[in-house]
Amino acid sequence: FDQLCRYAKHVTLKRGAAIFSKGDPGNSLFAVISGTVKISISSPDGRNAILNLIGAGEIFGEIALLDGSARSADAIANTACELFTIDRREFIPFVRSQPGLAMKFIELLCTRIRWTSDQVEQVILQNLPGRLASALLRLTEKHKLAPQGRTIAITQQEISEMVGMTRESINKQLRAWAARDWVRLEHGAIVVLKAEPLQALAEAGSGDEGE
Amino acid sequence: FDQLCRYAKHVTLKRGAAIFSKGDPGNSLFAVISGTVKISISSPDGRNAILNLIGAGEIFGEIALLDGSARSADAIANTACELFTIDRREFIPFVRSQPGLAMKFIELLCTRIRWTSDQVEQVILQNLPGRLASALLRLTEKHKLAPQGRTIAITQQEISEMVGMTRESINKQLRAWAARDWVRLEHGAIVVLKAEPLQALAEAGSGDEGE
DNA sequence: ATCACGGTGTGAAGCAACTCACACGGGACC
DNA sequence: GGTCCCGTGTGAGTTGCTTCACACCGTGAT
Repeated sequence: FDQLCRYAKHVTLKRGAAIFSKGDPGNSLFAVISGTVKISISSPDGRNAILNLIGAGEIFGEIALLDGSARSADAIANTACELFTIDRREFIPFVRSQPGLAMKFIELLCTRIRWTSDQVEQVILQNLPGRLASALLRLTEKHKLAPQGRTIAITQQEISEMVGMTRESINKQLRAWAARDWVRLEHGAIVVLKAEPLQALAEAGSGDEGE
Repeated sequence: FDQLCRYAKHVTLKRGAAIFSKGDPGNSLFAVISGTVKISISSPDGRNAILNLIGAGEIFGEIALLDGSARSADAIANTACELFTIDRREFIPFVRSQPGLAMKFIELLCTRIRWTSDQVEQVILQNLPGRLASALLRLTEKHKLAPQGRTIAITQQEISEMVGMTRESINKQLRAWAARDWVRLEHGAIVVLKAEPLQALAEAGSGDEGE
């Protein structure tokens, strides 16, 4: 699996740099060494939706590479990044030579589908508290840190674009939770202090805020 | 590809029959011979979200089968159905014996991701008219009938669950379009008469209804 | 040091979509 | 032919979230 790196090119990017855009031909695969990459889609009127955040050790850009179609979203360096790139020309023969690798990619794609389906489920079925709770939990799970005191490095603007609501609404909800010590808000980060009540909200169809 | 059918069992189902439920172990793959299957998720308070509708000639249930995890959604016979089933025990060795087949599944998974990502994009970025237009166009595209006079056999309740809005709202929007002869409404079906204005609405970030 | 900017915090007003309530029509089954 | 049920059609009132408008506070650049 690591042998892919032999064929890979090393790239460094500044925060905000575009890696690829929706509609581009998808001729390469990327792996994140450090930093995070934002996979998003923007609408003509300026709003945009974040589909995923890719952190160190993860791969992205595989869909267009594997099925040969155009990029279905934009990829932007969310922080300064180091990446590996591998080109389609070197990648395809490599996969053929390593039969087990195809299975690895199948698992990766399944993970992506589950992630994206979860997002659909939340956005359709849940209201603000439920969606936000789900999003926070999914993010802590991805980072897989210690069970208590999980810190998520993300701005409120970004979270709002992941759950599809405005920053203001997100902020008000987070403040309400902060008042109950379920979360702590820092500059550009959110710390989940108590996962249980959030879990309860995420599982209830529409989160009710009782008192 | 068709050789899979040798190992397959033939099943017939009545409308409304549950095929599998979220959380079940995913030990089998299904192919639809006739009828349609609804892939959906339901929330505790009775609302539910339709993730996909699988028609004749299509496959479903592949995600849990391929990655060995639990089913991530429910599958229900949306009409009376004939299905083929293949069990994991027979499927896995079969894939290993046919190296090209893995690539086919990779393409299938990529198609699913694109479909689901589109859904996220619409639900987050677009308002009712835009979402509904996108959903109708995606459905006509799937059915791939003649360019004019495309009939979609679907109830308004179902469409509302695909786009994540109430039946009432959907109905009102459809009526408005029917008044302009963009669509025709039948019992349990929608006919798209003019795709162009819908396309325009689907592409605009938030659909404006001018007059 | 101070300026600018990105991220956060907060209230008032508006509106799109929801909820609720009910009426109609067609198809299936008796 | 009647009756039940599902799908459709429609209006009045409510609400959750948005929009808009600002103020505050770090942090990095000049």
